[in-house]
Amino acid sequence: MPELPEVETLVRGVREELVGQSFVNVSFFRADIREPIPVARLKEILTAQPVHSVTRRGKYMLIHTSQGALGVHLGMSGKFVLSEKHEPHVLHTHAIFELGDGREFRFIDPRRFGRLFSIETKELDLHPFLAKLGVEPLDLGVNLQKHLFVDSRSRSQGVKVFLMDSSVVVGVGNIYASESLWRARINPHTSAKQITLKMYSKLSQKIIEVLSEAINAGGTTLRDYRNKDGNPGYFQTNLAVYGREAKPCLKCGAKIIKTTQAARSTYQCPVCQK
DNA sequence: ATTTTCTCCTGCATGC
DNA sequence: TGCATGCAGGAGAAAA
Repeated sequence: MPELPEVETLVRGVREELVGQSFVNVSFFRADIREPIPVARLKEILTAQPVHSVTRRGKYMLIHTSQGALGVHLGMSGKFVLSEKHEPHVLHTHAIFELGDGREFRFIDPRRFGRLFSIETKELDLHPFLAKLGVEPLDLGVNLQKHLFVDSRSRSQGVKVFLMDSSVVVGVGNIYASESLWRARINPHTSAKQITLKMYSKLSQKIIEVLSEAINAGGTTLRDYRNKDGNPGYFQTNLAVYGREAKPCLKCGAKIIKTTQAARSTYQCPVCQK
């Protein structure tokens, strides 16, 4: 399940390989994944002119040309891998973006929770998928603790659910929400509006820390992806609570408990996170 | 306005 | 071994 660090790693790799390159052909093997794919428009955008930049907004990757941009969301099981043209297609390959040198980018997504869509340059931040996104936690110009504090004043829901609201802050999914709350010693069930500015300050620091560590552990090139069938896997390392139900807390030894919030699993230490 | 539930989908773990 | 069952999950939409 790709979260912000995985997408950032992907973006860096794709940027390295693609900027200045042009696609000679773009093929789609189904008309829709999650929504209908704007096939004709994407072909116009992606062929006949080079990619000039590759950016990220939340968990969306944007590949820009002078005609517009391709938007990609990996969903749950999406992969964007670099292959040689002669390599056989793996199951669930939905799109292929061919470069002139025999290599091709392939979009593979078994569960089809992902997205491929087009964006017009003039409405980059107005696109429905991007317009309502919250702040970027790793943007140095963003005062994360202040945003969290202000946005939570009228929120009675648990702080973990609040953190996962992408209209508040992007990129904090189920895994890193649990991890950052454990590091900050905050109970995920505490009402978001009851968290003080001081606690949000600590939490923000931990969010940034855990996301940065994951990015640093992720390597910087696409080769990390294609060498093992597109599966990163690195981000599963060093998880202190997520997926560790009944195992000992790494700080105090108490058994990690698993609860449910908004139909999602939450992991926490019952002793450290009161 | 806020919050929860539903929805999409396949792979994998579990249990008999 | 094989089959049925249930769960996982990002985020928009719908419902509450």
